[in-house]
Amino acid sequence: MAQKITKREQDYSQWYLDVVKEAKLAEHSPVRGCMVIRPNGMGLWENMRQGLDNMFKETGHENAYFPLFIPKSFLSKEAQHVEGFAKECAVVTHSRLKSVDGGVEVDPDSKLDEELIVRPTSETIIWDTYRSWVQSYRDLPILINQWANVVRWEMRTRLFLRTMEFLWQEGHTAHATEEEAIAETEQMLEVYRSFAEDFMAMPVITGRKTESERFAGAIETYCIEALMQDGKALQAGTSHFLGQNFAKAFDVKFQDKDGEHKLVWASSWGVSTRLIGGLIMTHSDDQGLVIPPKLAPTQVVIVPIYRDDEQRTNVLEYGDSIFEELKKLGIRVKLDDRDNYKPGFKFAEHEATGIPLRIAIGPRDVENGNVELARRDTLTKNIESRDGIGVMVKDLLETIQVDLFETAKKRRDEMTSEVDSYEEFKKVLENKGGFIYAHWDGTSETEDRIKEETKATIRCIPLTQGKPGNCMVTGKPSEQKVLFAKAY
RNA sequence: CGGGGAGUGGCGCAGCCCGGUAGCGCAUUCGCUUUGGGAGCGAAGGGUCGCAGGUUCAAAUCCUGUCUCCCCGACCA
Repeated sequence: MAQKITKREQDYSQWYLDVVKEAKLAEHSPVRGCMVIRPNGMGLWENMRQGLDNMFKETGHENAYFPLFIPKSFLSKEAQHVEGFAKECAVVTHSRLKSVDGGVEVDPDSKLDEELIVRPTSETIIWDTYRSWVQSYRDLPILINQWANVVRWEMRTRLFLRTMEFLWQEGHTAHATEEEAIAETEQMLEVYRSFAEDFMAMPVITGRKTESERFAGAIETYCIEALMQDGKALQAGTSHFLGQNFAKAFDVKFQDKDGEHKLVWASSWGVSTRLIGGLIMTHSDDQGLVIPPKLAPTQVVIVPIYRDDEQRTNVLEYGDSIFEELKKLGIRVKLDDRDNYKPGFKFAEHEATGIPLRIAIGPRDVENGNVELARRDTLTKNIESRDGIGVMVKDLLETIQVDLFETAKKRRDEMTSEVDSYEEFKKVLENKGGFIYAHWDGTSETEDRIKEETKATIRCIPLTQGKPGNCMVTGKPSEQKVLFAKAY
């Protein structure tokens, strides 16, 4: 069989690109650093979006939409925020073009009085709006989410993991009290953890970011960190407690029960199409993409096999009855009745695109009342009885969902180490990679030194408290071990 | 933005050193045979060689500039 995908051990980056390409998820666009998301990729994102959106609704959030453009002056109102994003903004300076011998050029007369920034994130434009929405404690909380695209002018891009324009959701909430805003921040982190693990079957570590990794303008940044198959970490989602920073910057105050005017407390949280990259690097193999059943646009594909028209008629009739049965059970099923491809080609293609289950049916099966059931995750095949196939498939999809998580978790755990000395830390990092738990004295100096010397960063300070000890570098006291890794 | 590699039919590549007017595999179209792991044979269509200059009788090939992509750094979801 022709191997179209580079082996993972051989060249992980190339393997990743091959999987994206063979699964028809996305491709580079003519615009530098941007990508075209193909129907397969969009279908996957839409399912992720739906899963997340339901969870947001269940926790009392509503969707809204704010402008793509942010006046430059808005961005500069919160000092840390502007510092964090200033270096990577797309700026609109003019409003029209004019024709010049055959071509067009920017019309200098159309220069804007105030430049517009293409949103890199929407805190500023949203908090400027919130000012007019909030007068009384009765107007709070505001629990808003928006699905949008944002632009960050990145130097180096990678499909899904880091593109200049990406799709995401950003939640922006406003609260009367600090406790409530913190509770919201933590709740949304839990939503992300649950989505990553229960839908994406991607195990994550939840924790807090160190000061240097914190979101620009946040008091505290919480995150979920996943480990990819090559031993590098991926920040998969963040939830920020913003304190009163944006309320201060945009003068968002409310009159409380006690009659006092107070600043509003804030949170913001987001996940992006980067999750698709995480999904790929968590489950996929040398045959291509592997998608957990809950997110798969197509969960089951039926491939008919036949030699002549008579067999074709019989097999397709048989396939149709299975198709209808699965469809009635709410399973996303496709019957691949394309006549111009042979079964072997279809098998390979459906594996590359990550369809969790394949049902192959030929004349033999029609005669014996069987089907061949093949699992994408394990690449195993079994002959099963046609009777009761619906229930069996439904159960099997659930099994695959669980198995994918368990397999990924086992791999993650095997690639997770705990060390007590800096020497050991360096050795593990070099030979094995993966997550490494180690004591750290809590200073940015030590963090920077470790990063400079080893390229590993503190992914998070895990929420599950560990035992106190001494920093592996300086020997100073440490409250708990923190999570290190090289990161994407 | 620094270091390295690469841009040639839709995709993957050869040709470049040593200039002479473009080729291979896959894909596409048509025909026949095929169909339980990426089909076979025959025929056909498709490229101003990333772009812009320059050298030359002649440029995919040499020179200059420029854009883009990939890998490694710095930055980041």
